[in-house]
Amino acid sequence: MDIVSILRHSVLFSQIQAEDIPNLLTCLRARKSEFPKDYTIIDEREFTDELGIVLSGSVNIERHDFWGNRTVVSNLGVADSFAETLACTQQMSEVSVITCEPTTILFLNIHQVITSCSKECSFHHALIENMVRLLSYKNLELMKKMNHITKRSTREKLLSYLSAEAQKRGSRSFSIPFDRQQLADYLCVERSAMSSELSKMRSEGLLEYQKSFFTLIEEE
Amino acid sequence: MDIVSILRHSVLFSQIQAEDIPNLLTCLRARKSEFPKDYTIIDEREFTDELGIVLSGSVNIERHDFWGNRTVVSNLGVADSFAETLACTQQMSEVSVITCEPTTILFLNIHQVITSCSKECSFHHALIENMVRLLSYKNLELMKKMNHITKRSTREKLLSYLSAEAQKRGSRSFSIPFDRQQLADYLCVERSAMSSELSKMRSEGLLEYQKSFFTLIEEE
DNA sequence: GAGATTATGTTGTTTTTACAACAAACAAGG
DNA sequence: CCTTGTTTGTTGTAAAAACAACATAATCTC
Repeated sequence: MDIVSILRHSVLFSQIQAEDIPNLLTCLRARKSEFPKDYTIIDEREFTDELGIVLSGSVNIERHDFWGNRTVVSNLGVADSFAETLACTQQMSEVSVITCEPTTILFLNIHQVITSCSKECSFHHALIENMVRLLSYKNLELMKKMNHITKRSTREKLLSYLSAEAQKRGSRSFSIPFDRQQLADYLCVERSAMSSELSKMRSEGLLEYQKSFFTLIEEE
Repeated sequence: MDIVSILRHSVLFSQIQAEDIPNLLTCLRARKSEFPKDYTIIDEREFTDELGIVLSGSVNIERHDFWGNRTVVSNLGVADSFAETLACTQQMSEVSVITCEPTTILFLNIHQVITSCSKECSFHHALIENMVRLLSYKNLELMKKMNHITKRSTREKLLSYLSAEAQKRGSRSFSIPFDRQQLADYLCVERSAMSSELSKMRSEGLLEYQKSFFTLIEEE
C-alpha cells in the first residue's frame, strides 16, 4: 500500500484530500525509515521533535524501571502514531518505542504540524484540528488502559482487557497483539500467575483460547 | 482574584494578552457556575461539549466500577481544566468530576475553541496551539500516574508517588491533596494496608508525616 | 528432522495484599 | 464538655499474587 492511502486511515490526516497530502508531507519535513525486528526507535531518556506514524509492521511502547521490570504501555499498528506528546512537550522520553517486527515509520516535524507554515497552506488548519483529536484519542486510550490495570485482581484485569478487545473488534473471537509475557507486562501482573488464572477461567467455561486467539463465552 | 488573572495561569490561555481575554470569552460562550462541596459536576455516562476550568476550589476526577470500588484518577486545583477529552471526542464520560470543597468553574464550548470562529479573531490560533499543548500535558500526567500504579507493591507505589510530589514541589516537605482513603484510591491499594505500610516506612526512617503533610528523609 | 531456543502451562512455597473488626485521634455541633 | 461522626492506625486471618522450578509445547536454525 502506498503512503497516501495509509495516511488517509490515520487520525492526523483524516478529512485531508489525497491530492493535498504529497505537498503537505514536504511542508512537514516528512522522512521515511525502515527498521528490523526488536529495534529501539526511541529510547528512554531521549528527546525528539518528530512524531512517528507506522506505515508497515508494528511497535510496542515500553517502559523499564530501575529494577528491570518491563511495562508494555501499548501496541501500535499501521496508521497509528507515537511520540506526539513527547515532541509537543519537549520532555525527555520516559518510554521506549520498540519494533515487534520489521517496520517502516514516517517521521513528521511537530513544529511544522502545530504552527501555521509561512505559505499558509489551507490544509494546515485541518491538520492542527486533527492533532487535537489525535491527542484526545490517545488520552482516551490511556484512560481505558487505566481502567484495566486499576482492577484489583488478575482475573478482573484479564476480563476487563479481553472484553474491551472483544467489544473493539465487534466479535467474541479475536486475536490479541501480545504474547503471554507482553500481556502480563501490559496488565502489570505476573506471567505464570496470569497463565494459571487463564486456565482456571477456561476450566470454568468463561473463555477459550489457543495462543493469542481468544473466544469469550457468554453466560446463559 | 479575577477571572482574567486566573486564566493567564492556565495552559489554555497562556501567551494570550490579558486585554484580549474578555472578547475571547464571549466568543467561547463562557459561563461561570458555583458548586457546593461534594457536588457531582459531571457524572459517569454523561455527555458534554464544554470543558471546565477551575476558578476557585478543587475537584477530583473519580471512577466507580460495577462493584462500587472507587478510583481517584486525579485532583485538580485553580487554573486546571477538565473534560477536554470528553468534549473533543464526544464520548460518554467514564469518570465523574466531584468538588472537594465549594468550587467555581468556568465552562467553555469546545467547538468554539477548536474551530476558527467566523470573525477570524487573531488569538484563535494561539488558543488551538495551547489546546494541543494542554492535551499533551494531560497525556504526560496520565503517563506519570501510570508509572506509580504499575509498581508492584504498595511501598513502591507510595515511594513513587511521594518522591514525584517532592520533586514537583521542589522540597522534601510537602502537603498532598488527598486524605488516606483518596490516596489509597489514587494508588489503587487498600487503605488500611497502605496505612500500616506508611507507619512501617516511618519506623524505618524513610519518611515522616502528620496527616497530609509528608517529609521524605534522605539516606546518608 | 535433530537440537536448540523460546513460549506457555503447572505446581508448591513464600510473601504480600485484602478484608474485617476494632481502637485511637480528631473535628464539628449542640 | 459531651455526643456523634469521620479519619487514621493496628492487628489477625484469609485470599491472592509473586516467585521459583520445572514440564511441555511450539518455533527456529542448521
